[in-house]
Amino acid sequence: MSKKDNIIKAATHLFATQGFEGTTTKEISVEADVTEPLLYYHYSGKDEIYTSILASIYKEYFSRLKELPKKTDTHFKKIENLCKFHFQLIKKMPDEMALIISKEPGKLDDPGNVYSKNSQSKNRRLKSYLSSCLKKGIQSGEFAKVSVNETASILLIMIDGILRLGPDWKNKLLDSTIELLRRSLIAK
Amino acid sequence: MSKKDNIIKAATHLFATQGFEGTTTKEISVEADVTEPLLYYHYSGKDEIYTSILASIYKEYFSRLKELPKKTDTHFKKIENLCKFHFQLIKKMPDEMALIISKEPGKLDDPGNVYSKNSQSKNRRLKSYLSSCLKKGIQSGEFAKVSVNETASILLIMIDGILRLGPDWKNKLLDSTIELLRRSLIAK
Amino acid sequence: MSKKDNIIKAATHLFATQGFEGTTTKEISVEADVTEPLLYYHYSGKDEIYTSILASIYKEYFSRLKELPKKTDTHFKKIENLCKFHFQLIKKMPDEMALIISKEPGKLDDPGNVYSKNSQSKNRRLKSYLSSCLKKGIQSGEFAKVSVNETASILLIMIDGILRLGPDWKNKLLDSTIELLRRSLIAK
Amino acid sequence: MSKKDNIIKAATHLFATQGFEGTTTKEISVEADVTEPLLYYHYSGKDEIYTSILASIYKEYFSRLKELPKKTDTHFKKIENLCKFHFQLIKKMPDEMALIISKEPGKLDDPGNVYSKNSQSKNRRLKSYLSSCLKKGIQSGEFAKVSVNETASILLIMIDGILRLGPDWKNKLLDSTIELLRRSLIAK
DNA sequence: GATGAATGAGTGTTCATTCAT
DNA sequence: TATGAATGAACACTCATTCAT
Repeated sequence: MSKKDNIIKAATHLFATQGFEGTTTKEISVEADVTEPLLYYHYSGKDEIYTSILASIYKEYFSRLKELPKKTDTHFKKIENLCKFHFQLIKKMPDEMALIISKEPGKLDDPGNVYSKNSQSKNRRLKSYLSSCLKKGIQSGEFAKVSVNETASILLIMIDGILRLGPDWKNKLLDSTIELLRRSLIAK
Repeated sequence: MSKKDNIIKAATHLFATQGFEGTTTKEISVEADVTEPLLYYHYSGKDEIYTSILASIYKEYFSRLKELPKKTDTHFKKIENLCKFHFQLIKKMPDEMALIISKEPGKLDDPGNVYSKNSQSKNRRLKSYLSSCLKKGIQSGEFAKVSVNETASILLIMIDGILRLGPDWKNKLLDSTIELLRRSLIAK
Repeated sequence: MSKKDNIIKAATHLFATQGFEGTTTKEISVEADVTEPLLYYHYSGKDEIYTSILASIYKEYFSRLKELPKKTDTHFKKIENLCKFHFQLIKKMPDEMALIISKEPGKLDDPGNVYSKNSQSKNRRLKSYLSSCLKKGIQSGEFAKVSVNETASILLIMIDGILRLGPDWKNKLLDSTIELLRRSLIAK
Repeated sequence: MSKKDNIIKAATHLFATQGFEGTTTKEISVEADVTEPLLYYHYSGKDEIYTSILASIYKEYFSRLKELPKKTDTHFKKIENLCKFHFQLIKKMPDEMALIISKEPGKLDDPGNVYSKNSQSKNRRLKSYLSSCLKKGIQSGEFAKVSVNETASILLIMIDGILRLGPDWKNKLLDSTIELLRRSLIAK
């Protein structure tokens, strides 16, 4: 693994566990087993390390999101897939997901608005994914007649909650979550 | 308003918006319109300002939580009340609620474990509140036969999500949330 | 002497002998016998220390310049006075005068243009002082008919040269300089 | 142009405009369009770049100085030639002359004393050139009976002043300067 | 209760320089 | 010749905190 990769791995872990302001460049360099100036050889500063990590995490996230199967038996299956998808992500890449759900650092210098653009884009895509499922499912009679916009927002909250799941629950709540959603959406 | 109150108000706001590490004692003193040494007259340091704020927020939170009506027509009504309660809280005290849902600062010196004790206590109380409702509702036939423990955890996630609601949704999602929960819990 | 005065004295000396970029804040603090952060308590940074020193030197310089006698027997006497004045200055305040004749530091952050405004003002005032003397002296027949503007510029160069005099010559060249000027200006 | 020449040209310009301490090796390499390590292939370090530039500038300067015509109609003509010479130099090689009149960098590592040896040599030569002219001119009755040593020093100051001339005056002051000197030196 | 002055320990960053190729 | 990667030492500056009053 290259030293640059070391830096990213170390920084991702520290930012995820201690936050942006709570992490020092010294800590990153020690955890990455490099000297501090090397951080500045590869990046313009701490802010750019953070934003570049965030950008690549979102790139990966969006790319995986796109690969979710588009054809499914039912519309509910698509929503189920989205939940499963996030349950998998938080098991595979907990640090990365911690950064995705983290608040924007109050003092981050982010001239390209990497944080807010990606964060908004994520919410927009998930919302449109969910809204589309709900609308079609309601039209086809598969779902009860719920208010599409509001329900999509509530489901978005649940997706967010899944990414916040502590280690105790990561492996256990998937089935129950799907069941709860099924009961609340499927037309009786 | 006393200067000590000014300090608390300023610190609460800054900690909520910028985080613990992202907020300096200088910023607190400026926003509170006092000098920095005064912070140290009233508190032993930045860590104690934070923990003392957190303690008083949780005290207030628990006290209000206790006042939720214990006798209701239905068991679902109790769950509905808990949702309403949190919708109200986040409108009335957004800074305080932001601190309640915030991650523990990585470098907080918290010998009395104010953060983790209160945070765990909150989750335990909410979980037992929800579990109790669910169990009784299932026994009485009001609720479908769901797994109590898991369902309580999912509802906990939703409560958490309510406290994270941005200003756009704070006022709008209450009814839809109740409806979604009703459909998913009430026995058909 | 207050610590703030110590800082100014030390910084003036170091900037004069080593230049702005060649002087570190550590050196200033050591020479002033204070800790480094105290520099930042009294000033916003190294740049402000420099510009504030420069501003106060120019203030002193202009104030002394104004006190030069306005009524003299001859117009040459006024030019003589200006030379004497600068010979005295460089003996009394060598560090301060070294800063006045120093080039603008290439990387000085000087949003108020303290350097260039004062430097230009100094040149303008000296030039107008000299031009006025020359013009009147020529009109009265005291001076030979020289080109006023160019001659004033050359005299300005000589004033500048006086301020650059090394310790060997500081005390010796006054009379010879006056004599040279007398021969070159007084009408035969 | 070779890369080594590029380095010298870039460094000369940057040292002249920003000073030694105010110029970084990175800036030199960027302006010279080479990589930083190449500086260290050709030179032992930043200090040697500076001293080697200075040495070659003085070599050029002394070589041109030697070529000044030794036989002239009058002794004043020789002094006039020296002035013209410096007026030409500052137009042709402003960066190089800026380095010649610059103060010795406070933190320059200069074991061969390139700076002080050349600087002193320059002053000694000019002084002896001027003293010799004055002495002979006085003996021949061409010049008034001025004190040779002091007057030579004053003329040295003026030569120095010529090299400090800003762009506004570079082209204009030659004639007036000669005239002023003529009036002050030529016996009446 | 309140503050102006002061500081030890760090913070992010840059510097001139070197190494491996 | 030439460079991408790397570093020890220093840099300007900030931090939470304390002291004297």
